[in-house]
Amino acid sequence: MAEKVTIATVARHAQVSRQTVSNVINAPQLVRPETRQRVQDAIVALGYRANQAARQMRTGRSRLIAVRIEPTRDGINGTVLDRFLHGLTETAEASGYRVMLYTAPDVDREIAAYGDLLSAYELDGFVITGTDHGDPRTAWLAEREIPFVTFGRPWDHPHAHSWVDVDGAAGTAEATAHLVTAGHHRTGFIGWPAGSGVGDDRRAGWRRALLDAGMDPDGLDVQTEDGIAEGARAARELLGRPVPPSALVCASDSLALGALQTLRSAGTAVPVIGFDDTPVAAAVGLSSVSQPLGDAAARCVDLLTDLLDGPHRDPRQVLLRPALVLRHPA
Amino acid sequence: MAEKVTIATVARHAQVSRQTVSNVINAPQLVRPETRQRVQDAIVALGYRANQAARQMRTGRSRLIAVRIEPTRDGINGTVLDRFLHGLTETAEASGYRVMLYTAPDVDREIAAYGDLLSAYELDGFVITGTDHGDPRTAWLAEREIPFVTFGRPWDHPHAHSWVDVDGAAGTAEATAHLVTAGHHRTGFIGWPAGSGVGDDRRAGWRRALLDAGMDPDGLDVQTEDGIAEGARAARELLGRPVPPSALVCASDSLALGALQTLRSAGTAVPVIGFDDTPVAAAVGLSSVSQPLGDAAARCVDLLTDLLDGPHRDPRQVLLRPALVLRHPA
DNA sequence: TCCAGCAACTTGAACGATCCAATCCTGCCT
DNA sequence: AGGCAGGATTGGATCGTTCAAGTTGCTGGA
Repeated sequence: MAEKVTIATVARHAQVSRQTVSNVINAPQLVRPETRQRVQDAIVALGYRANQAARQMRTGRSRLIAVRIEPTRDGINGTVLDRFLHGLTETAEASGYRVMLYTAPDVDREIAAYGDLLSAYELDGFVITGTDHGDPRTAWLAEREIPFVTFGRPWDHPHAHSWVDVDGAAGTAEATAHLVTAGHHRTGFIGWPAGSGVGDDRRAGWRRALLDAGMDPDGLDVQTEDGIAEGARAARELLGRPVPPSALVCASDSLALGALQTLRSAGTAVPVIGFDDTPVAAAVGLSSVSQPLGDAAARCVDLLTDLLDGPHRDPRQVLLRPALVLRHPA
Repeated sequence: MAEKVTIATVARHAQVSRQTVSNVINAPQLVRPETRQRVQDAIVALGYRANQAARQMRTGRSRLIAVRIEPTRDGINGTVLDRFLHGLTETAEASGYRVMLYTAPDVDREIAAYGDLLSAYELDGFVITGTDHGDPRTAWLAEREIPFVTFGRPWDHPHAHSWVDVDGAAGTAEATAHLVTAGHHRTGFIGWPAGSGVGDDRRAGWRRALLDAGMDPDGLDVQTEDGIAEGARAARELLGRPVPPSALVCASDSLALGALQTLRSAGTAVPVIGFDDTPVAAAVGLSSVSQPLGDAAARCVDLLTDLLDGPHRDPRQVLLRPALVLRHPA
């Protein structure tokens, strides 16, 4: 069993004091290059790694960021979190941070969890997913000046804090434009009920694309809750209208999948494009709008480390473009 | 901003010494009930929470367990990890532990990561997923006497360490028995090439179920790599045989999905049962064998905390039964 | 009466890093 | 040669907790 290697061990080995070793690590410019090299050699030779607990106790910083792992709701959209988490962990590691998970059944308990995490582990920051209008969590964190970045825009105050988001409107607009270019002058939309930032945004993209192409979006969309059954029902409704759409863009893969079922059983050749590019879409050959989750996660870490390392940086925002993934149904 | 509440603050408030507060937390039986109550009241009143970094520095234990988050390979099976992680985090929290994530592109780098994690954060233990024959990771950990639990059996040495697994053979056997009972005397199997513990196990379950029902499994199975296209190809091959199967059990949902495509385009009414009950299966109405991932995660934490808290407990093993989820294809 | 033995609690030291202030060099100017 | 500025290096204190070694007060047996 290897002996514990502390900063004192390194100091002895390199014939310098503890402080010099500490300086080599935290403020290398203070140390003469020759000495610095000797210390660094010792660090490598001994396999020294700073004890985070001790460092944290002195500095009050843990180099730990927290992310909530949600109970997989739908299942279909669950993989979104999965890919996001992986990207987050990878980028965080590169910046010398680690990702810690926590769960919370609801918003109140989540805020309670912040207290636990902060006082027990002195977490440096949070990455918050799935924000909505007037989110109490961001208010709580902002009030206490705890660094955080959200994945998802604060729709009511766009510049309130740092966030990363994917331009959903651009995604649905691209999907719509693709269908319009392919000759579908009546491209419909199945989306969520008005009121959710994300849902409204995705509908707006479809609308804008149609208007840009000189077409009238009226009567070509349906609002429904998310889900396969709901998507199927919405598609039936659209097809039953006096002037049915000849192509469909959906706010989610779940809705798109439901729509596909309806269309298949009706024997109608109406192309459908979903949103999120979930494995299900890939499996059944559904075209979909793919969110660059790895990038999004990386930018989240970037913004957060900016807040943590930089001296009082202003909040920054990043809006990423999704990509349209075209497939041919099997 | 609330002042930092340390053990000294509590001690002053409850008119006792630091050590007594520490005892109330870690060894309550040493403190007179009356005093204990007074201290506990003070803890609640002040909202005191032990600083893990300081505790860790003294005890050498961090109450942190690490789990690797893998790059989503297939995508289809990715959600398995997602649900597992959530269960892990939830159960760990209940036992006073936290989950930390790490990534590693390959086994060598993963082992290097252990060193980093252990020396920098003094992690208490690891949960390892996706073990295979003669896994170097478990050997590395065992050699250094670092507590760990695997999700997945060490096929070569069943009692080498603590593990939790799902009885894949029981799952495929149940699926097979279900089809046989429904009158399908020729139930085929699409599985992976021999050599992988998991794959062999799942095939063995199918075989056993057929033999138990007095049927001959010979000529009713195919071996192929995992994937939708591979599943489709395997199904074509089986259907082309002199005595084709009238029902199919598959080693994964990917294979099952491919088989379904073949069957659908061939217009044959052959029921298919997959494995893992992924969201894709749910979406397309594919029957599948569902792994109790929440349970599995909980048992992993249980076994790990046993190793950590208990005094030199022997390794334990847990084998969970999966459940057959029946669906009707849309 | 005296002290062993115990329960209940207190005090001092230590974990390993960083911060602070003091000291040591070195070269350079007078 | 002496002094001095400046940066490089050093020792001591500190973060919040737990461990180890006391101290106190009380009971009970010889």
